[in-house]
Amino acid sequence: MATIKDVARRAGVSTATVSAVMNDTAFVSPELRARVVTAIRELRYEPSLAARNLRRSRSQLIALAVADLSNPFYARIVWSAEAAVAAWGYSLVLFNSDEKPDTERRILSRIRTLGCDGMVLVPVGAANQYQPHEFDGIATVLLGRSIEGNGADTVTIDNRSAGRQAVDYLLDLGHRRIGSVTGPMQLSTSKGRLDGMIDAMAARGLAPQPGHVRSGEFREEAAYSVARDMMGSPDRPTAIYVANGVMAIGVMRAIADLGLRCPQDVSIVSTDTVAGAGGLKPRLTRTEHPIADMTNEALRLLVDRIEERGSEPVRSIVFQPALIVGESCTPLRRDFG
Amino acid sequence: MATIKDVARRAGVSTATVSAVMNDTAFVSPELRARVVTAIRELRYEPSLAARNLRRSRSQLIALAVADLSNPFYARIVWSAEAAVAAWGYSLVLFNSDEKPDTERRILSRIRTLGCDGMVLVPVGAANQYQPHEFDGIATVLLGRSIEGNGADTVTIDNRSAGRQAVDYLLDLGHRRIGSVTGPMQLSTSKGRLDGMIDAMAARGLAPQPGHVRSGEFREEAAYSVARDMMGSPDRPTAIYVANGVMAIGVMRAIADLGLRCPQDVSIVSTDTVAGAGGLKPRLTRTEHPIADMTNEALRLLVDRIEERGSEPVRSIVFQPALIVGESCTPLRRDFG
DNA sequence: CCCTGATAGCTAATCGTTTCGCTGAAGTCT
DNA sequence: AGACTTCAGCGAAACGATTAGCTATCAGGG
Repeated sequence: MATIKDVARRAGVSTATVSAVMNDTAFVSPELRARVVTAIRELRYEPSLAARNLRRSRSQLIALAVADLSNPFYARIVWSAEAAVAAWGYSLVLFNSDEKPDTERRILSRIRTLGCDGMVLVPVGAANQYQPHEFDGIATVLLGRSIEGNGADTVTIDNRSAGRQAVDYLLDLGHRRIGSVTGPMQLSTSKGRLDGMIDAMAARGLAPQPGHVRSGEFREEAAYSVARDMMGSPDRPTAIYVANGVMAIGVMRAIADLGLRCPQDVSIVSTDTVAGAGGLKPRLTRTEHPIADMTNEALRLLVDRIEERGSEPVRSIVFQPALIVGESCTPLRRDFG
Repeated sequence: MATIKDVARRAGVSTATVSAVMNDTAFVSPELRARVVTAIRELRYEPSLAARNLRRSRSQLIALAVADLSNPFYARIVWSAEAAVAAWGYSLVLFNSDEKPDTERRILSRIRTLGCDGMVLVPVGAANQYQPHEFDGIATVLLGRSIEGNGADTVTIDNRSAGRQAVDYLLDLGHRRIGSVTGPMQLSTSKGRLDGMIDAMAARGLAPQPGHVRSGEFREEAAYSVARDMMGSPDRPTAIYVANGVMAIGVMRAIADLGLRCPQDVSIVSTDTVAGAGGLKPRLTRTEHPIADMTNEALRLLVDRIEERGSEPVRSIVFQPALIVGESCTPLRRDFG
């Protein structure tokens, strides 16, 4: 690879001038500029980011660490994030913590070593696993999940509202025995969605039966076994609120394997759904997150932090989910009620 | 951030010794080593990759440029690749060319500037768009699609076999009027799959009718409109081979919107399917690619190239697809034949 | 005609590592 | 005892860019 010295020698100028031309950082006479540009082209010169970054102490890298790359929800975040990062002139370094706090710890250290200018983190594990100043020294935006008391900007969705909307819909259809398959309780997302469900039922003087709320990992298999267990019993719920899209697939499979039909025998509402499932039957009724908007906003905040050295107050942005009606619910038939 | 000099000063040794301890690159007496290790811990020293890479001319970065991040197929590649890259001690820089040759060109230049040690590329566009030595100077593995005459290692699947297996299955069920919804013809993948279909039919003295082979972008919407058009005509095929998972979703939606049922009215076989769709009805009959194996193999080849400076001959590895039978096909009813 | 001010472009220091080559103390052999 | 090895650890030169500060040129005013 040609270096800036080769270009300088060929153009008969100093390296400083080449640098000035590259970065448009000082006036260079048209004649010299032309010679430099020619030399750059002839030598196919591309500046070394390693050297530039060493000098500028910038890396042009933004890290994204998601909780589970196998989940289409995060795959969509990655998709949006790549586009946004590129649009801001950075490149995206991708990490998958796989819901494991230990892996996440290694990733954070790696991000530091790489000298990433900033990171978007979907945190794994409970809030108390983080030091109070865990993210000092590197611009950070937390996405989707929040950590109390950590001075990082946060972009989340209103999970409580998602749970409330979903269960309100089921209640409006006449369902009363409503169950839920939800994620791990130490995650703010799972907790929020369940709280929303409880809110909605409480508003009508109801509460979920203890055995009708089951939690497990945010994975299809976990949801399958939990749902199969819950729906096998005689006083099974007539409707289920499922806390995430991948789990909804597992729940539907469990129901089918038990010989039950959706929506005739069981109504299902989920929060989030997997991409592509829209083409198959029955279409899920679900609350949807504005993933692209959330991700873009997270990156806007991050780039803002990176480029403004000023320490503005911590910002926290909450997006609202929307209920999308599909075909996975029916009104409760009163003759059974 | 503490630098190596700070550590050296604090431990009362030279920077060379600190470096030796960090990299285990020379013998250091236990006593000095202990002092250095303590100093590192106390100062929370993390070496600057920018400086290290400048010196070593390595970046520890592997780039992955995929053709379409919105496609779950590539999302799964990203998932596998992140894990493999991390396992080899590198970090993953992710790019999405969005099937646009211009974007791909910018990405390649960016990868050079970043000084990535290697890249895995899902190339976009026809072979003639690349210079003969386009990839010189950076270790490259082409994944999924190949480019003739470019000296890069390649990992692909046998697309022709995929098409052949899929259509053979339909022929075995008695179907004769078989259509296909396939991708852009300039891509080796689309062409290979269609060739396989033609092979299979030719082996029984058949050939697809001209109007029954339609191509479009590898996207759900394109497949939807193409399928809707094809299936609207009276001599519509009794079975369709769809060249990719996302398109299969579009085709199924088109069929449903036309009031047809799958599999009763139309049988569908696809190559690849979207993750999660396995939980919904009807389960697709499809050929599957060993994505994780392919990706791991691509990274093994790449790391091999990066770390062995030797210029071994170009390697090309072809994986075999497997037919997975779902519920989206039925035997042709003879009374209509 | 000299002095001043403006400024295009150069020289050299710098960023934080790695690594070559050197020093000097200790050990080994005759 | 003297000469020769060995080798732990050090000093300083890279790596390839940016950039502060300097030099030299030129125009214009007195």
